[in-house]
Amino acid sequence: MQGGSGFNAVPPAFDKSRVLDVKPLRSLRPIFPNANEAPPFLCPSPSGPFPPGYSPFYPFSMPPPSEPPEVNQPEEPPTWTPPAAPAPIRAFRTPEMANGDVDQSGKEAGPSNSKKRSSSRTRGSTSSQKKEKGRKFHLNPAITANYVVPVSQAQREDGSRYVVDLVLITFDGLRRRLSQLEDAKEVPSGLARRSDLRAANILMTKGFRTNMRKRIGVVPGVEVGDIFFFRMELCMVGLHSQSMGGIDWIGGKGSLDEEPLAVSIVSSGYYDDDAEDKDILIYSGQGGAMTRDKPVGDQKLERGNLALERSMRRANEVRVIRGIRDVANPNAKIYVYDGLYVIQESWVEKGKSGANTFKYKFVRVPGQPEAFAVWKSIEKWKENISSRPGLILPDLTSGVETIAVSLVNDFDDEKGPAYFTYCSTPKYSKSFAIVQSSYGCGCRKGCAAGDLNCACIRKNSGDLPYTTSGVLVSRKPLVYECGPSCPCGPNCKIRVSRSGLKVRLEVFKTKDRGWGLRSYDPIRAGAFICEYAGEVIDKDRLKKKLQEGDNDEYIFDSSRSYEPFKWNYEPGLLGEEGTNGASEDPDIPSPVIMTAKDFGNVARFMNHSCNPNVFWQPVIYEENNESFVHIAFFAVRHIPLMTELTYDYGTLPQEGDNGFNLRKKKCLCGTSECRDYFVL
DNA sequence: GAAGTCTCACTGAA
DNA sequence: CTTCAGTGAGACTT
Repeated sequence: MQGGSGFNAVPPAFDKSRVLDVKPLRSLRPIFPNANEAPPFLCPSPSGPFPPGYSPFYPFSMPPPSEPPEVNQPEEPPTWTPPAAPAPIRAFRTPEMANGDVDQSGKEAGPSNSKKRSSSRTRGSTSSQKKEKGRKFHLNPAITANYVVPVSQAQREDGSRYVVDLVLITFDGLRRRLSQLEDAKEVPSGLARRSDLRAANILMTKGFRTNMRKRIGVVPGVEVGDIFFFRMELCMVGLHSQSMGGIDWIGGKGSLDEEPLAVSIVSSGYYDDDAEDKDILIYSGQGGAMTRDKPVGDQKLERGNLALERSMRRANEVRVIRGIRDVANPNAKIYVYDGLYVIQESWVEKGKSGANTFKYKFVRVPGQPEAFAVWKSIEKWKENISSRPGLILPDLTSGVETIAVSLVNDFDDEKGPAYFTYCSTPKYSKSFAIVQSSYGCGCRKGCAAGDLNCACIRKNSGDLPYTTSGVLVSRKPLVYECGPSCPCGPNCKIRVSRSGLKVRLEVFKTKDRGWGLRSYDPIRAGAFICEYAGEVIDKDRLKKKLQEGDNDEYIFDSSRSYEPFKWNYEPGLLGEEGTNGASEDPDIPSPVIMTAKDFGNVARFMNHSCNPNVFWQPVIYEENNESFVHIAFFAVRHIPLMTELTYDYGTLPQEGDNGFNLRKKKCLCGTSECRDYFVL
């Protein structure tokens, strides 16, 4: 969940005041999606440059996928070895990696020559076993002892963008897996379905967390505008370490001269917090609320309230996290980190129930990128799209999609991208059916997780690939969805990518990369975004096009090389043996090549990035007795609204492959792992 | 150790 | 069918 373009060292894409400050680079011709000929130094990249301390997320070295494994080779032992450490690509300053065993004091259990996983095996695990007391969740210590947490002691104390990303992605991967297991178990429902608590518990007891040192002000690696879907996520990255409490503070223990000072608050709108002005927050103190054992009472100047009072006197900066109701999932909340505030005044007020309540007026420290304010603007645009500045078209799909996609240019005069015909699904010109006679499931009432009688679930190796909330659990070589011949209804959980757009998207003019795609809605990790639609062509046709000098910049080609990356949960964290069925890398019977130059959907506007926030996943389902592979896009991490969506265009295996050099373009993604060029 | 907490997912009534 | 209040187990902190 990085801000993508929302890195704060630099104006995020949505910071319009800053955008307007930029002198128009009129020399750039409207080439899209990328202007490759701009001199590199002229590159005020839209999303970069990034803070020097930022290191990229994909930490794990994996063999390049140039040799895809045989399609059916079940007897092959797991080929993927869990990462021993955040390996070569990025060297941490502290070479020694934390061991999985963390003793009670949170210190490393010993000197770490235990870089190799196997070497930690002999270590006694008594201390960690002692700790397991009272834990509902049973880890297999024999196996988990082998797992080396890729977070060093130093990183545990003080984070960075890299570690924050790593922690959050690991957390959510684990949480999705736990959620998947819960779904399948048919728990009597009601209680205990707290995959968030369990995932956080597993990671935190292992020391897989960061920024444990509490601090006032900026938390390294967390940026204004970042979003979270669980309170535990805030704890794990050190933004706010109370799992429920709204006020977090330091000091105030024992000695009188050490005053408690607030470090952060979470505003959930539970009390009557006033949010009239975007930069002002009226926050209620804690306590006095009615509980099971206690009636409503006056709030007291103690604990968090005292810390807020002292912070006001000292005028120290307090981080503010705003809880916002998730429109997509009304019983959940999204937490937006809105940056630093100072407390300007406080007073006591009679609350609804007549009890005294403390009130604090928080004022936002100027000069920070907009975060919550953007949410407010977008609410208005969504109500009335014509109020969106720079709007060219309210719906460029002309109603083809069930949700409108707006076309906006608030950057220059260009009136829109080159002409194309919008279509929401791929066009197969001749038979590209992959699997002969396919068969669906027989579930009449929708496919239920854990039902191994469901043929579609069996095809997905026994797991329902999506959680109840519809997010993809793990990347897989191929995901099988239900098709038209399955009797399960449209609400079946295995029909995610077929059901069309879920978020409100905008095609917008970027500063130097032509047109791009972003969302008015926040997107959570693993959520489906869109599929790639275009004309499906074969390799020969592509070759011919390129030889004829066709300047087609809208090619999707699954046979390119893609940077491998780790996204799935780590089985070792669950005490599972092996790799839970292996590769994350796409593996499809024959390559899928599409051109979206003349026919296509929103996906054709997604730009390339070497550190993308979106990945593609092949999905197969049957239509008219034939099965077709579709290319579905999912979010790598939580993506704040108005952050540009990007994926990795991949590279061709060999220099000199036909058309390669022609189509090699200077990359402007601006991320620190930029490969300097990409292939159109 | 105990108490405190602006949780989260679910339930059932309106 | 949505919205709302009510419920309980829960995990982190001081």
